Amino acid sequence: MAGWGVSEQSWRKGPWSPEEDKLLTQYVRLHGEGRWSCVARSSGLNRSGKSCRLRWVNYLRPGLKRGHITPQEEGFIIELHALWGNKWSTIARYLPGRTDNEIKNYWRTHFKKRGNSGKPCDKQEKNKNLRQKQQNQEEENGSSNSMQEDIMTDENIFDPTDKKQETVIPYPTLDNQFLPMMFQDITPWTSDCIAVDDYLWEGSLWNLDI
DNA sequence: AAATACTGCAACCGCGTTGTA
DNA sequence: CTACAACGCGGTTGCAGTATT
Repeated sequence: MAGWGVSEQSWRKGPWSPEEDKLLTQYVRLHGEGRWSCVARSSGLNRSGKSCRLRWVNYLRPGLKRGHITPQEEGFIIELHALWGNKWSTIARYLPGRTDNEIKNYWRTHFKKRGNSGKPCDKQEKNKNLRQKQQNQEEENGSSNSMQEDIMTDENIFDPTDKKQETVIPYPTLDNQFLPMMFQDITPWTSDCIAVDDYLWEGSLWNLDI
């Protein structure tokens, strides 16, 4: 499968220029989303349909939040990831204004490094502590055994992508009422996920916080 | 001040799914 | 029913900016 007409033409790749953004935005405003291969051909952009769609969805689409993930959103991400795993697009549906790509990146950079404590793992802080310990050990003429233990502990940080550890769920589950609380915060959603989906995609929530 | 390591994010790639002729 | 194109998703990569040594 060639996919999106990628094979027959050498499309432009790399970062989008403001001019390209403008062209794409104008085209989508005029013709609407979808038919991305047509967008690629008709808009004057020398970009693949795939690339156009990605740029629109992740960057140009109206209603996108640009900025830091709030603690509340972080809570959502944790909880929803515990529910669905790496279903980033599904998770993104429950975070208005956030894209799957954004959530995915956020997860990888912030949570992948977390230990079982569920607290952020500051690598540099850890290294500092490790060095401090090492110094203390050396000063106290301690054996290398405990040091080795520290290092082992360091490497045992939970990694959701590590299949060997996939049975370990370091996050709060639905049982502890975390998720219902968060849902209440945002909107009186029903427990019916399909209904929620519909509600979101009707555009109702895209207008929040804008 | 320079070199190196780390972080965050935008964008690409490959593959599975869906729609249509 | 089949083949093909369009689409969407998750994983991965590349790079610029920042922090640390």
